[in-house]
Amino acid sequence: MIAGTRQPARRRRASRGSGEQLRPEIVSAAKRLLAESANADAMSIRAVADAVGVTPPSIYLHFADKSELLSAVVVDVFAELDAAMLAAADGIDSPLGRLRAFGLAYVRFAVNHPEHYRLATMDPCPKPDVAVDEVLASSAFAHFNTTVLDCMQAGIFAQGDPLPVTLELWAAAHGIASLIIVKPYLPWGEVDEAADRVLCAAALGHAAVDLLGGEPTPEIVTAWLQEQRRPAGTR
Amino acid sequence: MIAGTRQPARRRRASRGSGEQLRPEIVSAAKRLLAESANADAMSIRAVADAVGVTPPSIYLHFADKSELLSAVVVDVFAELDAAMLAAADGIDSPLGRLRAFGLAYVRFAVNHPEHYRLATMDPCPKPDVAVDEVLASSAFAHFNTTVLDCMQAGIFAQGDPLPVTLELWAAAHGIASLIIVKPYLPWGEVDEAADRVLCAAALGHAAVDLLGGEPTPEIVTAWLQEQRRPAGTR
DNA sequence: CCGCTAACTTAGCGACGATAAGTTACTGCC
DNA sequence: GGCAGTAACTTATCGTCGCTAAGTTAGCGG
Repeated sequence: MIAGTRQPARRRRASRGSGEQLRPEIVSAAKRLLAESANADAMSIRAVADAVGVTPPSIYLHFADKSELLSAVVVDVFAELDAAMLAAADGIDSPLGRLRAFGLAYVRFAVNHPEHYRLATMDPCPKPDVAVDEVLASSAFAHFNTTVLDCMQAGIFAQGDPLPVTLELWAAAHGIASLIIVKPYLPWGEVDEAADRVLCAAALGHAAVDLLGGEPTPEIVTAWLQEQRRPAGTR
Repeated sequence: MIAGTRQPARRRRASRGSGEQLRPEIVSAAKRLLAESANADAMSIRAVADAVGVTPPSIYLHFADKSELLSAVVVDVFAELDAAMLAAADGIDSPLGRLRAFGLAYVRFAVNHPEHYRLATMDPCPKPDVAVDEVLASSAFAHFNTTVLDCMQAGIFAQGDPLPVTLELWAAAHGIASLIIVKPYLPWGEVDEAADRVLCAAALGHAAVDLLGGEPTPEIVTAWLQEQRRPAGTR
C-alpha cells in the first residue's frame, strides 16, 4: 500500500454548523476500504480516518464505536441491494418472473460485493441493531415479501401468510450466495445458473409441498414422484 | 470473567518426547472458548494460552499463526458434525429418509453450536486450507453425496452426477441454518420445522425441475402448477 | 474584536498477534 | 554421577488495534 504512511493532506476543517457532513464521508470510506481489501479487519478505524483525512478520535464524534460505523455501512449496503433488485425486476410483470429476477439479482449482488454481503449477513450482530433491521424489514425484504404475496394471489403458491414463504426462499438465495462466497473453489459452475437452479427448486419445491398437503414424509414424496414419472397415458 | 487475572496454576512441563500432547489441549481449549463466549474474537491467543496454563509464545510451537489454530478447530468441528449426521441417520434405510435425517441433523448442529458453525462456514478462509477442505470433501459432505447418489439409483432423483445436486441441497441446509443463527429474532418458528420445510422444498423442488426437463421458465412452471392443481378427474 | 463552542488534535491506555532471545529441565551417554 | 544437548517453555518487546481524556484551533454571534 502506497498510502501506508502518514497522510499530510489533512482535511479542511468544516465550517461551524456543518460537522455532520463528515459522517457520510466516513461511511463511504469505510465501505470502500471493506470492498478493496478482501479481509474485513483491514478496515480499521485508523485506516478510515486516514482515508477521509482526519485523526481517529474524530470518527467517534459520529459513531459511538466501530460496530455502529459498521451498522451504518450495512444500512447503505442493504439500500444498494434493494436498488439492484428493483432494477432487475423492472419491466417484468409476472409475479413468478419478478420473484426470479429478485433472487438472481440478490445472488449476483452478493457475489459481486462479497465483503459487503458478508458484513451484512454473516457477521455476529452485537445487538439486534434497530437501524439495520428497519432496512431489512422495509426495503429489499419487503419487496420480496410483496412479490410472494402476488404469487399467492396469482395462484402460484397456496394462499396464506407470505412471510414464512419469503423466509424460505430467502434462505435458499442466501444459502447459494453465501456458499459461493465462502467456498469459491467448489464446482459451482456459472453463478447465474447455480442460483437459478437453487431458486427454481426452492420455489417449485414450495409449491409442490403445498400441492401434497400435510407433512411431506419421505414415503409420500417417493410415491408422488413415482406417480409423476409415469407417462400420461397410463394414469 | 473471574479468571481474568494471571493464572498461577502453571502447567507442568511435558516430558522430553511428548511436546505434541499440548496441541490437542490447545485445540480443545480454543474450541471451548469459542463456544462459551458468543463473539469469536474473545478467543485470543492469550486467552487460549491462559486456559491451558502456558504463555502465548508456546502456542506458536504448534501453530504457525492464529488462522492455523482456527483451521484445526474447524477440522474438529467438521468431524463432530459428521458424527452427529451419521448418528441421526442410523437405522434409517430409505435414501430419502437418510437425506432428510442428514439435513435435519446438519441444521440442528449448526443452531446448537452457532459459533463453531460460523467459524467453519462464514469466516473468510485466508487461503483454501488443505486440511479443512479435505475434511469437507471426505466426511460429512461425502456422506451427503453418497446418499444423493442412492436417491438417484432409487429413482427419486434423475440419474446423473450427484455433486451438483449435493451442492444444491447443501445450499438449502446452509441457508436456513445460517440465517437462523445470524438473524435469530426473525419469526423462524421451531428450528426443526423450518429446516424440514426448506429441506423438503429443496429436494422435492429439484425432483420437480428434473421432471419438467429443460429450463424451468416462469411460464412453464406456472403452466405445470396449474395442471397439477386440477383435480384428477378433469385430466 | 472577543468570547463561546463546534470541530478536531495530541497523547496515551490496555489488549491484541507475533517474534527474538533467553532459561529450564529431561535424557542419553560415558 | 555428572555433563552436554536440546526439547519445552518463558520473558521481554514490537507494532497495531479500539477507544478515551484532555487539549487546541477556528469560525460565528454579540
